[in-house]
This record gives sequence, C-alpha cells and structure tokens, in this order.
Amino acid sequence: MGNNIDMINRIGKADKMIKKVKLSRPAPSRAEKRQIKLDAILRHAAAAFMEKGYYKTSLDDIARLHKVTKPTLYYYIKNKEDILIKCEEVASRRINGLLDTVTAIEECGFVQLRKFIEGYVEIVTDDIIRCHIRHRGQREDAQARKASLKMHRAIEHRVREIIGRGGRDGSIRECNPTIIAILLFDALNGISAWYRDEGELNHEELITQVLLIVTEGVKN
Amino acid sequence: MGNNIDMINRIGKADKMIKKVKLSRPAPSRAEKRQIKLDAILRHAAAAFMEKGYYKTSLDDIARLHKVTKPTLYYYIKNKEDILIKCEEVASRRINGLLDTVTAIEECGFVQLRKFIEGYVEIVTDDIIRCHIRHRGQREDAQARKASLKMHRAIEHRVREIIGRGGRDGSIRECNPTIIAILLFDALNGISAWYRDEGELNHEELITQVLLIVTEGVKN
DNA sequence: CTATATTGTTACCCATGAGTAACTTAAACT
DNA sequence: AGTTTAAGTTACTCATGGGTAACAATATAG
Repeated sequence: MGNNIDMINRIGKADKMIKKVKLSRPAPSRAEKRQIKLDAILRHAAAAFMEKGYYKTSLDDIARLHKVTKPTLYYYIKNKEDILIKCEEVASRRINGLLDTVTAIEECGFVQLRKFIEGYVEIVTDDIIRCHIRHRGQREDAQARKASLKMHRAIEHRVREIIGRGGRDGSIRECNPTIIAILLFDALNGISAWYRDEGELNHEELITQVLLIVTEGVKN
Repeated sequence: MGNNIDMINRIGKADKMIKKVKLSRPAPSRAEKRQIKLDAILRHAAAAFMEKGYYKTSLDDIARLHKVTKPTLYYYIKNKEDILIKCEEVASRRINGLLDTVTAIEECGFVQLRKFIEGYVEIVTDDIIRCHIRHRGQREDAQARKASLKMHRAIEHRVREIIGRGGRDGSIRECNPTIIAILLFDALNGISAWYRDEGELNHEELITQVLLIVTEGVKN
C-alpha cells in the first residue's frame, strides 16, 4: 500500500536494523514509523484535496488534519506539489499491480478486461487514487508534468494491449482500441468523482452495471 | 451562441434602441457590443483556464489575452468566479437546447439518445463548454456551488428520462438508467479533456466509435 | 547517561494575485 | 456644440499561503 521503495533503500543501507526487524514482536523501526506517518499525511491531504480542491487546501489545513504544524510536513514532503507526486506513485503502483495480475492469467482478452474493470472500480474508491485521478496533469513543473503524462499513457497503453489481444482472439468486437481504452478510462475515472462507499448504491450493483454497459452496450 | 438573456433584458428595458435594431445595416448597439466583448472575454478566459487551470490563471493573464488591463474586466464581470458562472450559463443553455431539439423529435428513446450523443460530442469541443465541465463544482460560494450542482443534476435527469423512455419502448436494454446516464456523461465529458479539433483523429470517426461502444458494447 | 540524530515548534519573510479608488479618454445622445 | 455615460488606465491595498530560519523537545545509540 505505502511508499515502500524508499523504505527498502533505507533498510538496505542501514543493515544493523535487520536485527530489529527479526524480533518476534515487530517493533516498528524509525524508517517504518516514518513511512506510516508519510502515508497518513498523504491520506489526510488526499481527502482534503478531494473535498476542497488542491488550491483551496492550504498546507496549514493538512497539518491541522494531521495534528502537527506546517513546517513538520516539510520533514516528510519536499513541497506542496510533492504530495501530488507521491500520490501518483502510490496510484501508479496499485494500478500497474492490478494490470500485472490481470495480464498474468491465461484467459482471453475479454475476460482480462472484465477482471481489470472489476479491480479498477475497487481501486477507485481510495482517496489517494481519487486524488491522483482528479489532479493528474496539474503539475507546475514542466518536467513533473511530462513524467505524469508519460506514466498515465503507459497505463492506458497496457489497457489498449488487452483490448487488442481481445480483438485478435475474437473475444472483443473489432474496434479502435485507442478510443475504446480512453473512453473506458474516462467512464471509470468519472466514477471516482461521485461514488462513495457509504452511499445507497452498493458496490456489486455498480460493478454489474458498469460491466453490462461495457460488454453489451445499451441497445436492446 | 452568447449570453443573450442579459441582452434581451437590456433591449426590453431600453425601448428606444428598437429603432436601431430594425435598421438595414445592423449597426451594433452598445448592449450588443458589450455582449460581444463579454463573450470574447469568456472565450479568452476559458481557453486560459483549460490550458493552465483556473487557479494558475490570473486575471492579469486574461486581461492580457484580451489586450486590456485588469480593472477593465471588472466592467464586464463581477469577480473571478463570475467567469465560471457565466461559462456555466452558456453551457447550460447549449446543452439544454440540444436536449430540447432531441426530445422534440418523435422517435424511440434509443434514437433520441443517439442524436444526443452526436450533438454532445459536437458541443464538447467548444472551449467555454470544456471550461465549464472541468471546473463545474469548484465554486467558492456555497450558494453558487449548490446552484451549479442543481443545474447539472437537471441535465443528467433529462438524459435519464431519455434512457427510461427507451427502456419502456423497448429500444434500450433493461438497465439502471441513473448509472447508465452518469457513466455515459463521464465518458462524454472525458472527451472534452483530450479531444482537439486539429488532431489527427477526425470527428466522424470519434462519433462512430463512441456510438458503437455505447450501443454495442465491446463484446464480440 | 550523555551525545547525536530525529521530530517538532514558534515566529517570521515575501511573492502572488484578487479586488478597489481615483483619474483619463472615447463615444453618444440632445 | 457640450454634457453624460461608457470604457479603460495607473497606482494602490491587503489577505492568503507557500516556504524558511532558528530554536525546543524527544528518542535512539554508544
């Protein structure tokens, strides 16, 4: 779930803490505690960004949610935009992870696509993911904006691959995979903007309806 | 195309200018000129908002695009947020106009829906509409936010009606019209974020693909 | 049990940008 | 013509909020 790449680096570098990690009661190491706090900050920030939007949420707001003061945040993040970047890392890892498991199964393209949609609807209820979807592309730094776009294109491309595969194996209708992939993403990402777990509409019904429209369309 | 309700009010009030309107060469009255300028400002603002985002676009930027200085803008708009509101008015009028013509035809629900999609893809290439779609819901004022939501819900409701009609007349598959309406909107609105007229993908191909996926789905 | 790195705080700086006051120029109606 | 209204300008105020410097507390290691 968390930003564990940094953590692995840290553990690899400071080999003396391996001893600690091996203790029966897993006393959280500093790096772990730090990681947990960073995740909490991301969660708080993402929730606030979703509610008020990125620009209307001040770092003071986020700090308050986390019950610390603003400068403390700078111990965990580089600057405000860095929060979005870290959310993107989390999102990228989860979505690509889903794609990994989906493409690993030996099934036709259509089944893979169905499994992806099921997993994606699940993922898209997470605040950090929703934050990323909503604010992707709003990077101030041109470099960061390009990187973000690239990573998004990569994911889209993997979905396109699945659709293409389905076209070849006959499980998906002949179509323009690029457009279909984008439209599908738009519809799924749109869900992130309005769907709430607590709402009246239950999860299974949502997935059922989404799958039905994607597979069958609306025509009778 | 423009914000002509204000204009009608104005003309109604100042009846002496009716004479002018009836001239062979339609010399633009003050109210008309003002309206044209307001439209141009909205266009410039919408284009800038789409490129850099609302908060990263200053009123100075917009004024510069329009080749005036910032205070001049305040002659046409109440404040920054008012630009979004005025864009919403334009968008609401266009979309409801489309819905009017679509529901007026005596056809089954499916055909009406198809005509709506065709028209909407057309509409969604306009900067002012795209601006509204992207920034809808970002109202600072709670009052304005609620109004915006309400007007959006109304449009969604009309689409739902069309789908429901199709369900009853048998032209559209039995389904949950609410979810279908929302998903459809998400997909169509998503188009506004990436589609450009000048691009390689031509308009007809886009509409064809969108209609195909909505009607047939992806399954073979 | 001290020395050191890690977290955290209070108190500031300062760029940005929305909005306004006061004044100037241009147009329009009688 | 000359007075009024519209349209635009220059030169400001002022709140907000990102980011930092310098200092304080707490935990970890030797």
